Amino acid sequence: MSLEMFENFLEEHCLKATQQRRSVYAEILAMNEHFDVDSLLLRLKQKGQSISKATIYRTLQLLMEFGLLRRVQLAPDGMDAVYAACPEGCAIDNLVCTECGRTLQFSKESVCDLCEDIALQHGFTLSSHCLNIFAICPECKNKQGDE
Amino acid sequence: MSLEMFENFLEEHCLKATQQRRSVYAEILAMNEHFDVDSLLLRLKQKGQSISKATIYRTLQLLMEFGLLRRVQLAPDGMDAVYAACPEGCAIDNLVCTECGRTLQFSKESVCDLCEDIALQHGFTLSSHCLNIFAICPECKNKQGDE
DNA sequence: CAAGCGATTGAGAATCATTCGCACTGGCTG
DNA sequence: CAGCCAGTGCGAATGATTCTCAATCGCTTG
Repeated sequence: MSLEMFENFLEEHCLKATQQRRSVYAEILAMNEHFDVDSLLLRLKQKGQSISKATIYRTLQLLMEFGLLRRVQLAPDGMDAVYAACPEGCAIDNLVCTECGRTLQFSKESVCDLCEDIALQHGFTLSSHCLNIFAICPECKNKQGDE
Repeated sequence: MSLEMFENFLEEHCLKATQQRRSVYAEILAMNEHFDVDSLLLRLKQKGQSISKATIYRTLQLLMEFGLLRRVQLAPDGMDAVYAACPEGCAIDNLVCTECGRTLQFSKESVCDLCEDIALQHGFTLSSHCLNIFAICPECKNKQGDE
């Protein structure tokens, strides 16, 4: 999932490795966290990159087609548009605090295995999955006790 | 998760059990499937109910606050706004075909247990989860073979 | 049962993220 | 280094969702 890999993808699909595409993906790798479009744009601007919002959207679209990026739902109402780079196998698991929004990304073999099983049971061929666990983090739990 | 239960929720929160709120929730229960706002509006109109889109949004918001409804992500890019009623414990698991979009809702004890474990491991207190498995259904798999 | 009050609704305007259209630019090929 | 076409930037268009506010409803009280 390196920048180099992304450039290979581009070449394979007869797409140009432009400055903008490179810097978007490099920044996503550098952040190593989920992010939204505005914060990505801000970070790129701050680094002096010349890029427009439309191009960011177009690049994110590309990344999603390649399976290098996924949109994640970080609240039960799913109203926030947040993206995350896909680790190997494109599985993203999040543990989200429903109080403060703090999010832990994790990856667990057993989740993948379980999904594989379920897909098989229904005759489906697994491609990926996305698990969000909504819970209350220890800090917020404590605060609740105080009130 | 009956209509009655919804009315209790309303009362507890000092909210009025209006015709509109009742018919929205009744329709959601009747559909027993994931849905989008427009199709819900259409169905209500066809039944001769008088309701506006704004009120539907407001009611969906309420239902989500009560945990009776959840927004689900039925594609990796998460661009479609689709809602689903929450079964017990508010766990929604979907098996989505990435080719044709066909979706199976299921519920599995083992998924809940696994989430519980993961939350505990990080010191979190589980409230709910949402699992989407993206896979290819048997029909689409066959079609691919034909080409 | 009528009046009164605050909650709720409907209609359309406003907002916000995302996409589109189009003229301009830049990467690559020969 | 010339030229083509994909890619970009801008601003306008779109589409979903939320807001505003006057009109209405549901419920409570007299």
